[in-house]
Amino acid sequence: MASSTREKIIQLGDDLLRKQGFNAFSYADISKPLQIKNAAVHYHFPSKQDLAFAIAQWHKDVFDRFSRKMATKEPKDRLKTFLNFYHSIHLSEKVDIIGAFATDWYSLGPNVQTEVQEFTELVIEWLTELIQEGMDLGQFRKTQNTRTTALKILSSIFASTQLVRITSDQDFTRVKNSILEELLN
Amino acid sequence: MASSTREKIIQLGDDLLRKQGFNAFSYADISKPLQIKNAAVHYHFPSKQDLAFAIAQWHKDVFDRFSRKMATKEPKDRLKTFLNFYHSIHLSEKVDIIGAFATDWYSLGPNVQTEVQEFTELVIEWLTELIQEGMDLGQFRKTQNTRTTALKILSSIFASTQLVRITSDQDFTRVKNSILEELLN
DNA sequence: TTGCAAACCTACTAGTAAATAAGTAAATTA
DNA sequence: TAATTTACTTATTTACTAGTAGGTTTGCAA
Repeated sequence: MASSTREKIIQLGDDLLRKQGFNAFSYADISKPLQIKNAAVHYHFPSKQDLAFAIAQWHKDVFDRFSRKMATKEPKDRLKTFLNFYHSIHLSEKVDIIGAFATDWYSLGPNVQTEVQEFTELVIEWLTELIQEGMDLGQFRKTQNTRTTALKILSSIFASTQLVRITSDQDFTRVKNSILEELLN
Repeated sequence: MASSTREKIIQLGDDLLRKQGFNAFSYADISKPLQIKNAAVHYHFPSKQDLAFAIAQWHKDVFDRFSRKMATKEPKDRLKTFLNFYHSIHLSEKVDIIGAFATDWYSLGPNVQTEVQEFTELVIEWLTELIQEGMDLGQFRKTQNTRTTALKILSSIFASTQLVRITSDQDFTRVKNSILEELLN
C-alpha cells in the first residue's frame, strides 16, 4: 500500500517545517504539491497545531524504531550511525527537528510542546546511555557527567545543521568527525 | 539623547526575531508597544528585509565593539565573557541571533544573508584566534584544528539557548561550564 | 519668513493566512 | 440494500499581513 494522504501531509509538513520554519509555510504549500485542496489538509489536521503534533509524534515513533534496531550494535557504531543521520539532514538542506521546534517554540501549543519535550528527552537519554556504555566498555574516554556529554554532542551536531547554512559544507564534516574523535580512546 | 525611534525598532525587532522567529512577528508587534503607527515602521524600514538587514548590521557593530574592548584581556577571560553573554541570552528567553537567522534562512533576502554571513564569520574568526592564542600561551589544551574547536564551541553554546527551551535551565549551565573545563589545561 | 526635509499619521489596498460550512462520491458496515 | 463513514471538494469567512499614497506637523536652514 502506497503512503496515505495523511502520511504524505506529515512528510511534506516535516520537510517544510525543517526547511523554512513553522510560520513560513502554509496549508497551500502542502495542498498544491499533493494536488489536493486546502480543506483536505484541514480534514486530516483541523489546525496547524494538530499537524505539528503529528510531526512530533512521527519523530518519536521513528526514533523509537531506530533505537530498537540499534540496540544490539556497539556504542561506537551507534554513535556513527547517529552522526551519519545528521549528515543526511545537512545534505537535504534541512535543519534538525529539535532546533526547528526550539526556535519556533512560542508558536507551538502546550500539547505540541509536551510531545517535543518527550521526543527530545528520548534522544538525550539514548545518547547518555550510549556514552555510559561506551565508557564502561573502555571504548570512550571517561567524562565527568554523561548527560552533559550527551547534551554537548547533541547540541553541536544539531546546531551544525543550522550553522553550515551560513558558513560552508566543510564545517559540518569537520564538526562531525571531531565529535567522534574527541570521544574515542 | 534617548534612543531614537529607529533604534527602538531595531531593538524590538531583534527581540521578536530571537524570541519568536522572523515570520512569527509583524510590523504591528513593533508599532503597538512603541505607540506609533504601522506606517512609521515602514518609514524607517520600507520592507521587513530592510529591518532584518539593520538587525544583522547592528549585531556586527556590537560584536565589533565587543571584540575591541576584549582585545587586551587574556584568552581565558575573553572566553568566559563570551559564554556569560550567552548565559544572558538564555535568561532573557531568546535564542542566539545566528541560530535564529539560520532556521529562517530561506526567508531572508540575499543582502541580509550576506550580512549574516559576515557577522558569523567575524564571530568564528574571533573565537579561532582566541583559541590559538590560549594554546600558544599554554592556557588551553592543544587541539588539531582551531577553527573546528571554535565551531564546536559556538555551535554547542548557541544550540544550548535553543535546547534548554525544551529541556531545563540546568542543562544550559552544565554545557556552559563543560565547554570551559574541556579547553582548560 | 519661506522653503524644505525629517518624522510621523490617516486611510487604504491587495494578498494571503488559517479555518469552516455544506455538499458529494465512493467505500464500508449492519 | 440501506445507513453510515471516509475522504475529499467547492465556496466562503474572518483576520491579519506587508506595503503604499498622500496628508500633517515640527524644526531647521537659507
